Amino acid sequence: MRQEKTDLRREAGQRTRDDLLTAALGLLAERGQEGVTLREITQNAGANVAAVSYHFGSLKALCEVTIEHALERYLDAQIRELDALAETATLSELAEAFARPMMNALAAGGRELAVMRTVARVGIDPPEGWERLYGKFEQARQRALRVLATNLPEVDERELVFRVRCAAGMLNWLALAPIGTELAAEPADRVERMLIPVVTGAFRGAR
Amino acid sequence: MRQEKTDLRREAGQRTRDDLLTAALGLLAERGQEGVTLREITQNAGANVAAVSYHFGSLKALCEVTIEHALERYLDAQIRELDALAETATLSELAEAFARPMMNALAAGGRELAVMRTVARVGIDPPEGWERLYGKFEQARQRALRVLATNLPEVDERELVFRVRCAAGMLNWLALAPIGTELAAEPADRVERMLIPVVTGAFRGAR
DNA sequence: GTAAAAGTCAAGCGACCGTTTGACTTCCCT
DNA sequence: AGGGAAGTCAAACGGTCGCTTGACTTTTAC
Repeated sequence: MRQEKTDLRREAGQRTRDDLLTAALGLLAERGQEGVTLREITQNAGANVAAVSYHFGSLKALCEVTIEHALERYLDAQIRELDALAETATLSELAEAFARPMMNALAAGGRELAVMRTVARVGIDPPEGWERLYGKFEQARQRALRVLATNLPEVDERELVFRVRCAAGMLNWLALAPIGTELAAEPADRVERMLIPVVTGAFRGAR
Repeated sequence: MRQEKTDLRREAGQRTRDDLLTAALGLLAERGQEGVTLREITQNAGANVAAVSYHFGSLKALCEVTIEHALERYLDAQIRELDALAETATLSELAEAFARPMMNALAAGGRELAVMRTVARVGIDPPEGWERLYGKFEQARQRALRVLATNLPEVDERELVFRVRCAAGMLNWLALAPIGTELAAEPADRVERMLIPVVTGAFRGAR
C-alpha cells in the first residue's frame, strides 16, 4: 500500500514529463525547432510554463531530448529491418526493409508520423546533441551499402553512398511534405506497391 | 542630366529594396520562414528596420515576395527545360531536363542554391500566397507526366504522378540537406553523372 | 525657388519570448 | 507529529520581436 502510493506519486511527476514530451513531439513535427514556443508546448500538455525548466532545464533541452528519442526509435527500427535481410537479398527486398519504418508510420499517421517528421527535420536542421546517435546512423547506412554493393558490383562505392542518401532523403521528404498526410489516408498495401518500385529504382539506377 | 539624376535617385530606393530581398532570400534559405527576423534581415541588408515596412508593408509580405520570386524563377526554368524535350524523349532525357535547374544551382552554389533552398521549403511549409503560381506548378508536372506516360504506358497514371512527386521531393531534399552544400564542392559533371541515374531509376521504377 | 514626394533613421510602442522566483500543496520518511 | 523532498503554480523578470512614429534629408515637380 505504501509502495503503491509511492508509485502513484511518482507517476504524477512522470506524467507531466511525458505530456511535455508528447506535446513537444507534435509541435516539433509540425513547425520545426524554430517555430516551437515554450508556452504552446505547456498549454498543449496542460502544464505550467515552469514545468519545462523543472523537468528538462530549458526549452532547448526538452527539444533535444524529444528529437533524440524520435531519432533513436527510427534508427533502431530501420537497423532491425536491415539486419533481418539475408546476405543475398535483392534490391527490392533492400528497398522494402529500408523504407519499412517510414511506410509503417505513413500508414499509421498520428504520433508515428509525427516521429518521422521530427526525424526528417534532423536531416535539414541538425540539433546540437545528435552526434550521440551518429553510430547508429552509420550502422544503418553500412548495412544498406553491403546489400547494395552485392547487387551492383560494377558501381563505384561513392555512387552507392549517394544513392542511399537520395533514397533516405526521398523518404524524409514524404514524411515532411503534404504528400505524407495524403498517403496516410491510403490503404497501406497500396502505398507500399507505389513506393517500393521507386526506392528500388533509385537504388538500381538507370541510364 | 536631370534624367540621370532621376534614375540615380530612383536607384537609391530600389537598391535598398533589392538589398532587403537579397538578405531575405539568404536567411529564408538558411532558416526558413519561422526562423527569420526583421532585425537580422535589415542588418544584413544594411538598412533600417523601418525600411521593410516602408517598401513591403510587413515582414510577412517581404517573405512572400521573396519566396514567390524564387519559386517563379525555378518553375520557369524547369518548364523551359521540359518544353525543350522531344515528344519521344527517353526517361533519362526527361530526368536530365527535370533535374537541370536544381543541378545547375547545386553546381553554382551561393545565391542560386539559396533560391533552390527557399523553393524547396515551400514544399514543406507553403506560404500563404503561393496559389498564384499553382498553374506553373501544374504545367511542369503535366509536361513531365506526358513523357513519363509515353515511356511507361503500362503504369497507372496515379503511380506516375507519385513518381514525379517523389523525384521532385528528392531534388528538394538535395537542396535542403547538408548534402547539397557537399555537392556544390564537386565538379558539375560528376554530380550530373551520379544524380541522373537515380532520378531516371525513380521514374522507371524497378521490381 | 519652393512645396510636395520619396526615402532614411533613431527611438519607442505593446506583445510575446524563455526563464526565474517564492509561496504553496502533496507525499515520503522517521 | 513534523522535517524535507518533489512537484505545481501565478507572477514577474529582462530581452527580443514586428511595427509605428515623427523628425530629418534628399529628390522631384512646377
